[in-house]
Amino acid sequence: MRTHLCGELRPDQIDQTVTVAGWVNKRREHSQHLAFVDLRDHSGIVQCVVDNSVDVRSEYVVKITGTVTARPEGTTNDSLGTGQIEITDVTVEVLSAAEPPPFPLDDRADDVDEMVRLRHRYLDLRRERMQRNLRVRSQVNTAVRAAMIRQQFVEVETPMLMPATPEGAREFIVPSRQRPGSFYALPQSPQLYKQLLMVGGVDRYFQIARCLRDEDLRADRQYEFMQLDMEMSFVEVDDVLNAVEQTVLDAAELVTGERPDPVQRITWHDAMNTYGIDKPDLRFGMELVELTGVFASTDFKAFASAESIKGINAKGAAADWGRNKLDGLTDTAKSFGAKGMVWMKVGSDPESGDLSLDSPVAKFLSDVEQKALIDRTDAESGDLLLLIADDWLTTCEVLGELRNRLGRPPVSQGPYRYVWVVDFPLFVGVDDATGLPRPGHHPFCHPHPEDIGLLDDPEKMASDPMSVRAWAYDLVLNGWELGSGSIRIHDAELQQKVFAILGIDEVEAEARFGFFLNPFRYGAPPHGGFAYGIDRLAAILAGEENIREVIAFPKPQSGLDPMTAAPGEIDAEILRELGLRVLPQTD
RNA sequence: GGUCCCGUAGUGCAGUCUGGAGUGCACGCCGCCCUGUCAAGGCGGAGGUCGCGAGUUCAAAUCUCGUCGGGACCGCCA
Repeated sequence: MRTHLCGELRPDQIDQTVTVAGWVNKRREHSQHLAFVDLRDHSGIVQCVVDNSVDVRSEYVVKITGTVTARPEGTTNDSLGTGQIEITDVTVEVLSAAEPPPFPLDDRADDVDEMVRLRHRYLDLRRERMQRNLRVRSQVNTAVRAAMIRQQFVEVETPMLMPATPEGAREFIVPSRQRPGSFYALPQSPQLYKQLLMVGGVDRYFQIARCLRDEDLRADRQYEFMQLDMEMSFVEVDDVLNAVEQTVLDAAELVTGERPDPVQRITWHDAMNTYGIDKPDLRFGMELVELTGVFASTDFKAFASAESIKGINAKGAAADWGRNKLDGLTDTAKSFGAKGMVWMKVGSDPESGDLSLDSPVAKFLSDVEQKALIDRTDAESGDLLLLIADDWLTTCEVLGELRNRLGRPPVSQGPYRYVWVVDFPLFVGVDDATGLPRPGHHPFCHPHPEDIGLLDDPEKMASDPMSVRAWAYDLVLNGWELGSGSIRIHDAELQQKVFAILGIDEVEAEARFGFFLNPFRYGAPPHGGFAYGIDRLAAILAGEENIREVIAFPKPQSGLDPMTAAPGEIDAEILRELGLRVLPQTD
């Protein structure tokens, strides 16, 4: 039907007769017998010189045959790839007429209400930005799949209909027609199946898998999303990290043309201690500064009894933060669990150049303490210091939040800084209700061998369960968690020990996890794996702040599809066949 | 479940704080003119339940309450 794409025509094709097809991006009328039609397809735009008697308007679908001609002197357009040429002596065939689109299909649509775009997503997709994003996403999939295949991974599809499991994320439920009253669940991840594939001797499995979670939506979360899901047998942590690393570096290289640096590694403890968060954004500094020792014998009551005192230095930020904004920041700190926040603006004496601290609490701090504080934080005139005193974890977490708020660039703004966060704690604190440790990841995570001895120390487990590290790791990119994984427990005795600590006895373990763990009795290889979000990776590589921008048909925060109106009611007959009855709404 | 922000022609906005006739702007759309434009230009025109519902008031886009829709975040996402 066509000989060329619109955007690929160049002076090389001058004098050739070509046929292009696409949408009318713009018509500029000049007289009865002259008009310019910008014809657009996914590759770009080319100008066609037409007789104005032909009735083509915005978004008409047309086929144009004509001669590629050099543009007359002074009429070239450098902002267009095809700007040196135009198509003349054309015949125009209207393939489809079109109503005017409800919003402009160019950059101006970036400012249009997202609901309007989603309601007419098929029009939004015609835009250059969306065309580019879908192609970035396709490149990510391509690079990831190629990297896995290259490393001898086997692509296996796992079921979408699986048993409901009460653990973890809320699941989407599918009623069974053949067994009314029984239900499938859609997979929140292929976790169960991929470990059984290891028992099944597949050795190296991967899948670009659709996962579904019925949890509230966010900028980085949709009901359904794609993950690179992988699992390997006879491996240790490094093997998994290295295999995954190839996929994300390849993806970034294919999209951007540049291979990022090898992925850095940091332990969970160091990440918390230095950045105050388990998904640190390494693109900027403002690291947490240890100050507990500085105030070891302070008279300032808020600091005197604190287990941990740390601070951050927002360089040159003092002038940007007035009293009101600092009060707001203090409220933010409190909302993340701090008892309070100390701020100090660094000033200097115009005569001597000596630094001074302007703060409501400065008068409670000795000269020695103030000097040490300035010294430790590398403070200069104009800096803003924020200090938190609390238990270690709270101090870190609050400062990590403040650090991100004060210093973090947009997630999409380069460079790409991947980081592995390793040695996550096996347990995340103690459940208030039961007094038992709570699993950090899932209860099948392999404890760090150096810490397995701690599991037999009831006193340690009661007082400090977080000291047990796991062979669990996260992959982080520019402050976004891409995914996580672990080495799994394959040894029944160790599994039982972990269950015991979590307060799960044999009967309960059998009831909750039996279908999953019993196959391990037939010989499970040591194995581990990983999964990360393709949508998130594609969004960051496409320069987007929101995964909806790299998904063809995403849902807004409500989960209601503005284009198809899903979810909707269904026929009473279908409900009857499924043995379902809809109850009246209750409040 | 919670906190904060937003809702005015097809689209993007101003007007809302301080109530006074839908008072406007830009783009788009429709018609006419125009032979070198490229987010063309000129002239003319159409287009509005100010999200919806109550309340206060002589009078509500504007104030109050409720509700619906959207967004960011917290909870949640083992």
